[in-house]
Amino acid sequence: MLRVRFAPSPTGFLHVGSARTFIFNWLYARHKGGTMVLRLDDTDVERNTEASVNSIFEGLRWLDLGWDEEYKQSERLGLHQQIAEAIFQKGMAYRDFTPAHIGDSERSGATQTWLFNPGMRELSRKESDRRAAAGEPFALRFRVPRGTGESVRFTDAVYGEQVKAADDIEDFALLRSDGMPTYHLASCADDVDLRISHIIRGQDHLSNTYKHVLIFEAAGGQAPQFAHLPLLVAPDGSKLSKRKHGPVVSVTTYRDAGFLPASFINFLCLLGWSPKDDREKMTRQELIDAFSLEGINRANAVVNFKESAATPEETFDPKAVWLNAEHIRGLSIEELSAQLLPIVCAAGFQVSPEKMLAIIPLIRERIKLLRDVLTAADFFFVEQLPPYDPAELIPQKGDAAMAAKVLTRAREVLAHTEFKHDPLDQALRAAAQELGLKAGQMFQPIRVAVCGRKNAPPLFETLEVLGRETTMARIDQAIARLGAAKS
RNA sequence: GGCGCUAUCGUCUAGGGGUUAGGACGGAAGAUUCUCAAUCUUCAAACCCGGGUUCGAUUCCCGGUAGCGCUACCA
Repeated sequence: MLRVRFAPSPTGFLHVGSARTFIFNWLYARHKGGTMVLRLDDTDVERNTEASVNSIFEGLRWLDLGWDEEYKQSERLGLHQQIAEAIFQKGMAYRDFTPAHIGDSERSGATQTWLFNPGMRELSRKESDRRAAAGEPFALRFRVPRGTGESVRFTDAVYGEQVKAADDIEDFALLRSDGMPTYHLASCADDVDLRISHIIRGQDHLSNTYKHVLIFEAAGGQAPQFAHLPLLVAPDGSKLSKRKHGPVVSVTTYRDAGFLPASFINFLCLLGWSPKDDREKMTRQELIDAFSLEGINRANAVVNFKESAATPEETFDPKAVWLNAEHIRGLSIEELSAQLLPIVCAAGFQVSPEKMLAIIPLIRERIKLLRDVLTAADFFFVEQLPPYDPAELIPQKGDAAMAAKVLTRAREVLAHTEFKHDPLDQALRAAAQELGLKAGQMFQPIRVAVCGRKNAPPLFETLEVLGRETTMARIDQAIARLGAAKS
């Protein structure tokens, strides 16, 4: 039975790199019909925060992929200690009474490799027991084989055969002096206990894996299969951090900016993984079907965001934005409405679901992020148009007089035209001809009068949704503005 | 410093001993159109460097360089 896990440590918000790790694990589980385990690796009491736990769940919930089992490491400390004890009893670990952190100062700036604290490895069992019984605090360290020429090896599904001389591995801690397990111990102990079959995680753990293999062997278990993922990095190649790069690295930022979970997932999948058949836009099911460890790349991938960009659209990786637009276009009117309505309401506008349904075909091709609905369809939502420059009303190669003439004529025509696409089209084109104007010269003033700007959805559809009353009122206002501007 | 991983257009990537090195985003130009989009067409744009192996390397090997990771009683 295939079992994978996503094991975040709640020391910060859920960032895009973690989200991708979660997604790859999930995809692999679903592809293989396995089990997805969510495990909070919260053994670092000092740095864990409730806010972080919430942020992680918030992000994962938005992704909407779900998981099958859920655990918390802090509730499994007994198991960790039990395994540590077993390793100690086998003589594969020893007590290190060196006070915490003093080794650090000795080592700081040191150009030498630290492997273990002097004197501790060789302490006799008797002496060790005596000092422990006396209440002297100690950390439990793994006794890495030394001078035996041994090497530790494992096969990584992405990086291939990995070998490292045991002599190059330091005696890492299993238990802290306060009795809490370290990440290495807790993680491996739980992986064994939860019968995790595949560990898919960031490449920053590739070097740690040798230690983990040692623990798995010492604990009498078989090491799972490993698959390390290339890291997601910032445009300058540095690793993503909130402090350095701001909110663009947080999953909730994508949600709040109007990304669809499906496109966000799609985007992340394309970073460090490829279906190898040139597909870009993929649905959740297509991703499940296509996903494989073989498709994972080895080089770090840049998330091409722009810090301090003017608009959200410019902030995010252009490909993420494009994919989002692509997914939006793939939604039905009803599906899109369900996404858009809450955003419009939250912005303080009142729109009936029926009207929303009518508006969506006009803006679906024009929005890239869900929130764009607020700028793309604003004039549908308000009673009163915000002020605009009357000069905008003036058509190409025209003047204020022409604008006034167009609007006045439009008013007359629209007064007795049915507000449907075809009749509007015919009536307005006929009017343009009468006035000796090009269609564009006729439509532009009307568009601005009705939308408040030049760039907007197609005119006839827009008028149809707006209705005669609103249209007439706005044309009247435009005429008034023109008059005011002239004098 | 030690150990390790990586290296194809600006970015994400495909490919692989002989290719016009493919696709996508973004950029540029054009078509279409009532504006803006969408769509379509076209263009510019890459194998880190040096050795070796080979008839032939971007591809395989070695070295260099650069980037990244690990080197904590963080994860």
